[in-house]
Amino acid sequence: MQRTPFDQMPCPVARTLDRVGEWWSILILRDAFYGLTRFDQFEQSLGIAPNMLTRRLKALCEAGLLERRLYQERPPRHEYVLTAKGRDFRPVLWTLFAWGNRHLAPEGESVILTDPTTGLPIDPVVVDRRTGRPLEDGIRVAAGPAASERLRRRFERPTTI
Amino acid sequence: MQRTPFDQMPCPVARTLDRVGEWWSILILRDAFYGLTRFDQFEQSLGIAPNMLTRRLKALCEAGLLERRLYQERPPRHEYVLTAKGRDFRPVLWTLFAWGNRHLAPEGESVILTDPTTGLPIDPVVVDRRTGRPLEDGIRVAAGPAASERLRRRFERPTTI
DNA sequence: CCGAGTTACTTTCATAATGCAAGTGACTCG
DNA sequence: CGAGTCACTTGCATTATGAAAGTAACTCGG
Repeated sequence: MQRTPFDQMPCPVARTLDRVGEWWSILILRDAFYGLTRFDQFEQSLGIAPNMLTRRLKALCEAGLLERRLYQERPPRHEYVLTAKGRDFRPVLWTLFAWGNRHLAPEGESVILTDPTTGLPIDPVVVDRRTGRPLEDGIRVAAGPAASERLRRRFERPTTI
Repeated sequence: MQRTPFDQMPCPVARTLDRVGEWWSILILRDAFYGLTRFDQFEQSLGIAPNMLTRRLKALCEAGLLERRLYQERPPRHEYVLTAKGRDFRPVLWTLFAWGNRHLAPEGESVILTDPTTGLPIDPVVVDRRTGRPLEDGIRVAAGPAASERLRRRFERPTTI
């Protein structure tokens, strides 16, 4: 087994990366959000080799983020559309987008997020749903209801993220 | 050049993945947030091979997310600490964490985020800094100030993310 | 009916990334 | 003096990535 799998790790970050952590996967999802659905659309938009695209689309379908759907019978042609699980991945893209614009756009921002009604730029911030307050330094990682004894002990000592 | 580089793409998501998109990188960052700084701490926590760890730490330092710091003279020993740029990556980890817990914890959540003062669980949501409203369906991706003509044309047709 | 075009791939093969195992070097401590 | 700690490096096998070319099932224009 080459490339250590992360899906047996208890950490949800690790498990997520196990599904979308391969090269190209997240960019394919981005393009799916952009509205692309066809094989050749992804191929052209990304400049990805077709064999790589085949592998990634297959993996993303198996992970349940995309669905392969027949859109024409003869010849059989499929399109790839986001599932609910896939659509729920957008918050990750927003935060990746924001970080990239803050730190990797020395020549200025080439692409920005805007509000579809007002047209004003959007600056994504993560808050707690309950309190509405921005998450800050010192957010704790703690054992959850399904934690093993080992994990519980690991997180007895306060751990932040 | 094997593995297509993403850093010349205008999309900030692509550029971000160019820096942190390799296997292990984001888990190393996670552990850095957990407070780990030493080589052997990362090695044990992750179960990563030492040569891989060396490569990733080097890449993360070169990308400016970690800083290699001498903490003892003889023998020379270094620790790896997050830079401001690295610390700013936390929102991505929070959203990855939340997605993983929602979709990849069928046996229940093993690890959760909590408020350090109240101890209550935290549910990360992305909002717009200006309006405070949660980002929803239909957030637009538009050409920014530094966009080329080509890009500007690409995003004339409304594109959501 | 023939050839060009479209769409969605597969196959083959080179090269680079990942990872296991073992070794190294500079110390400290008993 | 030998064991232990810490932070790696080296050598080598295996797998992932990617470029190039080929395939298959159609449609459409002349």
